[in-house]
Amino acid sequence: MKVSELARKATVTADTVRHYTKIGLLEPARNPDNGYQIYDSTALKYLRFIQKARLLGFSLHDIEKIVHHKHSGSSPCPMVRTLMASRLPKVESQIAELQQQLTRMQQAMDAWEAMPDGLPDGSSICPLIEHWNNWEERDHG
Amino acid sequence: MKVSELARKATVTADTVRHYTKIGLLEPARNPDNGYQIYDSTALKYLRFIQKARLLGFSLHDIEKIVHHKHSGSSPCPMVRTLMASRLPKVESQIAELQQQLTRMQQAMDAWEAMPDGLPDGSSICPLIEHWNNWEERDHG
DNA sequence: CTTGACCTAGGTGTAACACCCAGGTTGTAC
DNA sequence: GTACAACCTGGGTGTTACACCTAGGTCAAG
Repeated sequence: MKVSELARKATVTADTVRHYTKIGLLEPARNPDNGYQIYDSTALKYLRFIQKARLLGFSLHDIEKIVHHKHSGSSPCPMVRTLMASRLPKVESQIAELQQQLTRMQQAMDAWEAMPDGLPDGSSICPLIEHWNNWEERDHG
Repeated sequence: MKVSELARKATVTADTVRHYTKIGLLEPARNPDNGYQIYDSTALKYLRFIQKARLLGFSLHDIEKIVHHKHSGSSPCPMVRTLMASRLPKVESQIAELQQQLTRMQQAMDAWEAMPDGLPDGSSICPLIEHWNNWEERDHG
């Protein structure tokens, strides 16, 4: 298979395949006539593996390590469990951060409905933004 | 004030101040003797404005536009409302995505507890990851 | 006069691609 | 045989908001 064909089979873009190839996650053969990259069914299996791993939150860097581990002959599974365990709380805190931001945004928009558009008067940049945050202080006081 | 002093007053790093300066959000004067950047109280006000805006989800690029709008004399507020309104659903979908990922990760970890570490046998890369996703299919079936 | 703390400009690294460029290749229809 | 579309190549840039590093200049205190 050439790049685009492999990409189609995995429902990704050709650029994604090229990217994975660049960083060494895929290792296609070469057509000596024209220099084109040639992928086989193993490449497709790897590509699908990458997709699953990404859905589970692994980074491409993680995946490299996992694949490398395989090549070295030992089981990657313990590492995979460890990686997953260390990533889980990070995702949780990311969600928490975003939730807080969403709350701030919603509170701000609510408050802004009652506020007029202010013209910049030299001392102010944007009253909507500058007058925000008194509310949040209240939550703690 | 010099870079570090301004940074301390706003509880950010000196690198952050330099970054904002580089992209034009802060415009310090210069000490002609040594070329050092000199910030005044207006810079501190701007810096605090940037912090508030960032907490509300605005990107530095957004903030540039807002500040630029101010310099052009018209009220940035309508734009600010628009930007916020368009960002809100994006944050919501980001949260939704992360939530789904978290769920996948948790389900995977649960299922993995009952699974042994597999040795790579040539046909498999990592059984934990490869055997995943049957579960998710079930949700739709 | 030497620390130590600060400053400068400029470059690199981060994540995972998307997009663009210039130029070569392939297949097909005419 | 040629024109054209669709594909390929390597390599570069852009995205976000900084953090970190380098090499060298500045400045106050002891």
